[in-house]
Amino acid sequence: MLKIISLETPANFSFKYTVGSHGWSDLPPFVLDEETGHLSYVFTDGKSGNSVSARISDGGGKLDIEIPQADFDRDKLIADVRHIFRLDDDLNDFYTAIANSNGLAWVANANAGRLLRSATVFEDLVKTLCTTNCSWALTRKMTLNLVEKIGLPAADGKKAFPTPEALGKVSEDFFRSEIRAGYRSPFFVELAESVAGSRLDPESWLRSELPTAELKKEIKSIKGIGDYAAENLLKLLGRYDGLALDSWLRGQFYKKHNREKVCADKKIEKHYRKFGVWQGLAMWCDMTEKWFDEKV
DNA sequence: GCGTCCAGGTCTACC
DNA sequence: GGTAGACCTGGACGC
Repeated sequence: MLKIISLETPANFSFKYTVGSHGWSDLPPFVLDEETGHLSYVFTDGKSGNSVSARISDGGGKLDIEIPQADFDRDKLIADVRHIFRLDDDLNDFYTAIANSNGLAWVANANAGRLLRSATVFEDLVKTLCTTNCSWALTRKMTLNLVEKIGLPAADGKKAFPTPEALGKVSEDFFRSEIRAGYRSPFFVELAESVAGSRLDPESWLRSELPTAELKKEIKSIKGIGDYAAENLLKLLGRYDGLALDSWLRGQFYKKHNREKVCADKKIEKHYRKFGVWQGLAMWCDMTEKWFDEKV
């Protein structure tokens, strides 16, 4: 039985700009239908622990969530959707911070700035680890392997992202040979075992009152997570003090603001410092402005 | 088809 | 604190 839940969105919410905000909609268990614009995702049900496949679409002032089954934890599903689409994020301060920057005027006009995230911080952490030191194609392959080979299937066969418990049972050899994680394999094993064994609780970072620098230090204590990965995850936690510089972002900055010449990171940091705690989001929007002409 | 080179971010050892 | 080399995969390239 098909069930549809409608969820009201904030006035300054854009489905298109949230789904296309970065590469996450390209990574399983997200599936973006390029023709219809529908975004699919496989949730973990709060009651049974089973996987629940859902399709989410833009309802104009609301999100329409289609679930192909009747029995599921409605409150958990809604909480997950609110988290994924950042419906409770207040971006008014961000729009104020960039109001006098001509190059970023489009952001508030388009209601952009919400960065899509996964249903759990653990999933975002693992995916971020999959983005380190490799091409996007390899990131996608590792994520696909994790979902297809360890994820729990929903009734329609689509699979959810594996839980920490499921990942914690996987050997380092399996990560190498089946997931193609290479040298990251022992990092995945250690991370999954820490979370499954309750020695590490990534979800608690959402509520953490630690200053960002302290929280970053804690995140960086995880093997395989360096400056870029920690700052990228912090952005998904709603903290934008860091730029999360990687080779792509640096390259885009050189093109747009430095006459295609390489420069030190300090120059990039100086360029965005005026945006204060919003500098990471300001830079990301600045570098991805053209995406929406080309991609969406 | 095979071998070589390179890009990508982090870790460790060393200065 | 800064730097060099290793880690591993996949793509590009030359033969």
